[in-house]
Amino acid sequence: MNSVLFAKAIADETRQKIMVLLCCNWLCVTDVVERLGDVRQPTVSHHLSILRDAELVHTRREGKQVFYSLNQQAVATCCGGLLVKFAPDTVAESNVIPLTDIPLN
Amino acid sequence: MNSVLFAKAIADETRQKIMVLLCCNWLCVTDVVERLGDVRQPTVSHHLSILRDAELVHTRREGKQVFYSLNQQAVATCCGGLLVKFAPDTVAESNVIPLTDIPLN
DNA sequence: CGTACATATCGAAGATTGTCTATATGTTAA
DNA sequence: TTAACATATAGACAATCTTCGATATGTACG
Repeated sequence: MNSVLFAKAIADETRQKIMVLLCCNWLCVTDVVERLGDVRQPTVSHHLSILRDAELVHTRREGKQVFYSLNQQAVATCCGGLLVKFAPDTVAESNVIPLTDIPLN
Repeated sequence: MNSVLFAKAIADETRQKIMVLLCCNWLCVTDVVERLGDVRQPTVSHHLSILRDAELVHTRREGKQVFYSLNQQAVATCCGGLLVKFAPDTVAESNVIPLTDIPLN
């Protein structure tokens, strides 16, 4: 996933609040609307569609409701991409203990 | 640094191109303008000021010129913050080999 | 079927952002 | 001090984004 698209997807306060709500949690749209408290349902649907397009959420329909949860693996992959691109020195191999250097008895 | 501010700061194609140019490199504004090729100097200055406000670049004046370079440590810290906030399961302690488990001979 | 409920889409208003030209500010050297 | 150069700021414009109310679509149940 393109790092500009990822950044744009998470570059909004409301969207990040939604992401926190969906972290380790399956919530339907109405639940998210309730927990945010100050954002209307179409707005939440809109943000969810942006997160869905960026593949940052999992989706599951259950009857009338659609449940969402955060795709932590995707977030981790994107953050890793940012690190490699913009902080290579902090992830250089020399900062890692090679497996071969660990005596396994 | 606030994760929304960080995301906004890097949520632009031109800005990310500038960040790549400044990664491991001190360049003055004119250099950046030249290497981008399709962006005017005031635009570059504008983007640099956004990166500076977000503390994502180091700055050094040398005579008439102002040199910039990417603050990799800040980027790494912000990415770490994103990981903790939005991908906690991928950075859980259980995914790390505790130092005490590594026999040091 | 028709009703009720959940979610998505549409269209518009207002805010924010990216880019430009023009110009101001800062720095060096003649 | 003045000229030349480097960078920053101001103001304008277009594009994009966030939000909303209204409404369409999808689903379950009498």
